[in-house]
Amino acid sequence: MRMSTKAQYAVRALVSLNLTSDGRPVSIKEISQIEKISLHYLEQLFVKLRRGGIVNSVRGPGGGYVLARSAADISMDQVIETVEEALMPLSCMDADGSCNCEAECTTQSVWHGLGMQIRSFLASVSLEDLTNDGRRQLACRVANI
Amino acid sequence: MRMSTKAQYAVRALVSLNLTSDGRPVSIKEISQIEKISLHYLEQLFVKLRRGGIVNSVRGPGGGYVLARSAADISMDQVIETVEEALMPLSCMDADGSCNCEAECTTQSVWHGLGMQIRSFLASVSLEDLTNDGRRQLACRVANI
DNA sequence: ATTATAATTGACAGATTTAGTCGGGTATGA
DNA sequence: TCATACCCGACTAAATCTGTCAATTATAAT
Repeated sequence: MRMSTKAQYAVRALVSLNLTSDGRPVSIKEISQIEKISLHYLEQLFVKLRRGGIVNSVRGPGGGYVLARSAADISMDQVIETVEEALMPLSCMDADGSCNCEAECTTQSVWHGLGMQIRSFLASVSLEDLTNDGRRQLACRVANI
Repeated sequence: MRMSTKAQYAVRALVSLNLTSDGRPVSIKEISQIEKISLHYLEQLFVKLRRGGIVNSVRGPGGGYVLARSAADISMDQVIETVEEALMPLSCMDADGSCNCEAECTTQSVWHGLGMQIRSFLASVSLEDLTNDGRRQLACRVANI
């Protein structure tokens, strides 16, 4: 059971975007420098995020990305489902992908239940929550050093 | 976010073991045939399960594996943590594994929170619960066909 | 003791995923 | 028109996962 670094990167990038932006577009070059994530890799992530309706792009000089809607309306499950294919895929172990209901279905109820749990938890965390965490942490770091 | 098939296999195998056993040891050969999981792969899983105190092994003819304790006292989080290393590992992206608290910590609270959710959900499901599901399903299948 | 059974161990191969690169585009605003 | 910034697709090296194979060791029944 693990969360892909892709999803972790996407979340970090969005927090960074929200922290940096004051309404103006933020270039992924900036985010790349702040978060120390490869520029090209970020581009790939933001293509998905844009197609998923999480961010909007602004082209041309001074362009970049902006959140497509309020940070409070962006939940983590949306973000993760956008950059990954599925939040909680199950391997049914059949060549054709269908479920043969012999043995594995016995335990599928657990995995489905778990998937629901994960989904609902991630749905309860908004980008705004994380950004506030980030702001608080930033303030602490500044105060300490 | 995905559950490894290793974990899924382990859970299925234990349900199968509990369904088949009437107190006597069950060989993984049997389980392998029932669940159609490679014998040798099962061996690997059961080594971990034995070391983790989930099952006990009985050597020699008529030997096999038995549950180390009551099915009601075996929860899914214990099983999964036994066959995998960690239930919810976080990549801190540092070579030495330490957390440098620059950028990624901003979002770590989410992952930790998620990990707790997953853990507590899996802790609430016992092997006995799943075995009962299995029994019910078996009865239905027999009735239908 | 012999033999059959079963667990133990380690090496290994194939498939899949991941993280990241590269080289070209194309649209936009100053 | 020109620099900026996004867009696209192919490609790869490394890591991880899944599953197999072979050989060995331990146990109990006969």
